[in-house]
Amino acid sequence: MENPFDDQQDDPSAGQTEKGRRSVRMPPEARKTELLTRAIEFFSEEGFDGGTRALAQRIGITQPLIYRYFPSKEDLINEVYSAVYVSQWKDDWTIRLVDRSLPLQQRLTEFYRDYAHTIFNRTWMRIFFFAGLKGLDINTRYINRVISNLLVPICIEARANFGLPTDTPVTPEELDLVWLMHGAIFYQGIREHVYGLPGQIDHDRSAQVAIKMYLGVAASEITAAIAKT
Amino acid sequence: MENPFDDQQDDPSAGQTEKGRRSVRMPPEARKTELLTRAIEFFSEEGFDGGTRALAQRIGITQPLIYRYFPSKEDLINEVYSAVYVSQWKDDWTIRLVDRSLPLQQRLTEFYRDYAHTIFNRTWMRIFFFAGLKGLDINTRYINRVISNLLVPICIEARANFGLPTDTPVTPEELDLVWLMHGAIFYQGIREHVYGLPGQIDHDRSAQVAIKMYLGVAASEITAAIAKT
DNA sequence: GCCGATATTTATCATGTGATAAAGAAAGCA
DNA sequence: TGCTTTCTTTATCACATGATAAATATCGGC
Repeated sequence: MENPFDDQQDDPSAGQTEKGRRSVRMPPEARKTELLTRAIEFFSEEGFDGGTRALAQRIGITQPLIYRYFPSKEDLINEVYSAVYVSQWKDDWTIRLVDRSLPLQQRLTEFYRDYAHTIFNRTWMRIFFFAGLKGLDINTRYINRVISNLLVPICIEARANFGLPTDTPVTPEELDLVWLMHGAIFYQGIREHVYGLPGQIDHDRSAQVAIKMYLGVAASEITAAIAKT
Repeated sequence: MENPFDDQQDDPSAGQTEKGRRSVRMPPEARKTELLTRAIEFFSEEGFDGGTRALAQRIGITQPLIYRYFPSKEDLINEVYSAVYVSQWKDDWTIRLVDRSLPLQQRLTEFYRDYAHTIFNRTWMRIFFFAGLKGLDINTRYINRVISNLLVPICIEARANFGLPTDTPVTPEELDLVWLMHGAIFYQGIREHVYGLPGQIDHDRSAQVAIKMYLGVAASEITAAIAKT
């Protein structure tokens, strides 16, 4: 250091919290959890090309400390994926979607209320698209799970709802139809959290309308789709 | 060089086309056009963090040559934006949307057919989301143009179509309703080109269904929206 | 209050990045 | 042919990146 009165000037080579203040010593588990939490937040803003130094500075630690808890940046990113994608999935969604003791419209409304509550936030949405653009298979796997655990069941429930036979396999047309509803709802999240449009959206209400739209055309569209096979 | 028999080994510091083969000399205009075209392609795959060396190698030139045609990487990227966003917009879209000599459903169908044809490709979609995630204002400006030149006009046409008064301003609820249709259609492009789902989608047919869904609920929803004000 | 264990930092490396300056090579023209 | 122009490459810089090794500071147990 050239300047001993260096209390405002920033040392450019240093990456610690603030003016070289040492960060508090923490038990490994807590530190790792904090690191992962902040990493999710960080990468969702900066993308996965965000630097480890910037991440460390944001947490208030030095960059090499990251490598005590994660062998490599890639490992850290993988744990981020897992925390966002895997651990937030609820098998309960599928179970309740196919519970015919309730009317379909109510099941869809309640499902999309909960689903939107889980994924309609800046962090989830952005991580999802950063990963999607990278073409990572974790993304593909997630979407396949959406299809098989949510969309296909909805197709079948729709058939049952309109008194149509449920023994033949779901057609691509039926799946595309559910994708339209699903996309309409999902796109509300994109508008708000990826585009960053300020306008406040009433997601619950929008989802309800999208469901109404779907159910409005479903009977005839599904009938036509089945007939075509 | 340590090895004079170096015809297979790659010089790690070199970034030219293939084993030092000099690229053909080109007139500046043609070279700049080629560079921009390949840059669009390149950045749409790699994101804007893609390196200039990788780009140069892909084109078959050396990295510094880029800087003869673009002052900086940022300038190059800005020209990419402009080529993708600005120059592909058609004012004709708005004009034909509000041409009441044709039925609304037909206008919407024809518009979305053309719109999808323009933006439903890997390059456009990916550049759009890369830019969107960066929070660039060019993206915000594009979306504002979508709202004011496409969605708001559609709202007004919908009112006229159902014999509702068109003198009061479009309500947020009406706009959200069009966003649902628009999102449902746009999401088909996301499915195909951002998620990279292989399944072939019949975009024209899907758009038609989405339009039908919208028009199916529009009358009652818009009436309710206007009444609430 | 000392001491071993370990959480955290400092210092550093190899590599990759955007960018610049100077050398080289192909074209046009006398 | 020789000369000038300019398109293209080689060489290089300053800086940022992911990662490692060694030094340092803090904690718990005695």
